[in-house]
Amino acid sequence: MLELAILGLLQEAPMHGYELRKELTAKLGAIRAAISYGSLYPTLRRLQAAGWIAEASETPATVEEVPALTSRRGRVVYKITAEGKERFAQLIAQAGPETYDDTGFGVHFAFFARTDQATRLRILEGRRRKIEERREGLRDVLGRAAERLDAYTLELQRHGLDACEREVRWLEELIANERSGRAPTVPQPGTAGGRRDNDSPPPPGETRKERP
Amino acid sequence: MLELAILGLLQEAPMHGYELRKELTAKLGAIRAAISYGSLYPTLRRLQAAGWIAEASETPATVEEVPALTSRRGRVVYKITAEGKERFAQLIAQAGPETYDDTGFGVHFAFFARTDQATRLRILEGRRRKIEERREGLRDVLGRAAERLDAYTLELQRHGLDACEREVRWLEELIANERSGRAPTVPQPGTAGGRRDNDSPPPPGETRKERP
DNA sequence: GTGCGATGTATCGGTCCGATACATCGCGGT
DNA sequence: ACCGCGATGTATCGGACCGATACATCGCAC
Repeated sequence: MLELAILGLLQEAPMHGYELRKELTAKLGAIRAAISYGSLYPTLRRLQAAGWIAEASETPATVEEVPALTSRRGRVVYKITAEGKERFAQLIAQAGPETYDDTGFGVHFAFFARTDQATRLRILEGRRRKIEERREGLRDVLGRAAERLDAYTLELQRHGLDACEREVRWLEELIANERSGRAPTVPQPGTAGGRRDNDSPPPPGETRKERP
Repeated sequence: MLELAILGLLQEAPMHGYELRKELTAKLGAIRAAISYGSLYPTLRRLQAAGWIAEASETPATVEEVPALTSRRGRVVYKITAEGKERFAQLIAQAGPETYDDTGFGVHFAFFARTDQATRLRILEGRRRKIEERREGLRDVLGRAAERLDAYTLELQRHGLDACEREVRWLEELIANERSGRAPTVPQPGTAGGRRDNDSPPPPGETRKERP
């Protein structure tokens, strides 16, 4: 999962480890806390050894112009390679069982802008199936085994069940949007401007969504 | 976390590994998938080595009466020791940072029936604080960094933010209930018959449990 | 000039997962 | 009578990821 996330982020811009972690936290903040350096640095090494990423010399031109002002020494900036882009495309398209657990789905979803629609649909439906199964498991426990469990445990199950139902509804909406060829939500109608690098998802149609 | 969960479950009844996994799945199904045997068996070993649990001979009396009917051979049944109960009490009462992450909180909460009220309150408030921080982080990203992110990533953040707000509200309710000395929620006012069954936790009532 | 928080790279031990292997039991089908 | 097959049951191994820790520099305020 980390491999996929790093490859995806480096596709947007070259970065060093610390920066990568911050971007990762911003992009995946909704699904996981903060990636540990104890995972990040070894993974970067592994990706470099495999040839998916490479060190990029910082300040590519005009090397001697600003060293007195900001003499960056320690930082190691990585950029993705052509092989890395292939690897990313392969990882993002193939969906195994780990694609549908909480973290895996979150990472895939976070890079949906770089995923083709058929794959998006497949992943959303796979996730929905998985959550529906979890939901049924919780309903079973709440129905059949309720008297074996104490009030706190039951409350935990209820809260979990509620979250499942909510997520299924969310996924249904997203699936419907995908099928109709529209982009997700995009609730800011006036954000335009000369902003570069928009990387727009396939059909950048406007679909606003009211949120309570 | 696994250690705490195993100790807690064995306090209700002696069990073997397979059974432990099923009970664990039923009790913690709301917060995590299913515990892996690759974690379970080594942990059982570790707990046994530490003296927190011990093997319990199956079919304690009348050994020769039914061996032809069900000759259970392979199963290794564990029971908690007195030291194990102490260990559980210590683990359940002390709250470190890991107590407030998703899994840690879930496990602690699942054993709230065996936790004193002051600790319950402390854990609920700690969890609330942590979720509030995550919520603020998401709001920051959605507010300040929104134009840097694509529509899918934003949608992910919104869904996460929604889940945070919901959990904070849930925690508020639980905290209010704790302070008023009542058992947790039981939110169905119109649910078929007067099944109170409140297992009332604050007075350390018997958690009776029937095993086939 | 000095302390201090942010930036930055790196390692180590430990927990947990996923895949895999292997053996037995009870059951239905033929 | 035999066979397969799904549930039950114990166990290991490699790998992913985390949390703690160490260490060094930068820019800024006091």
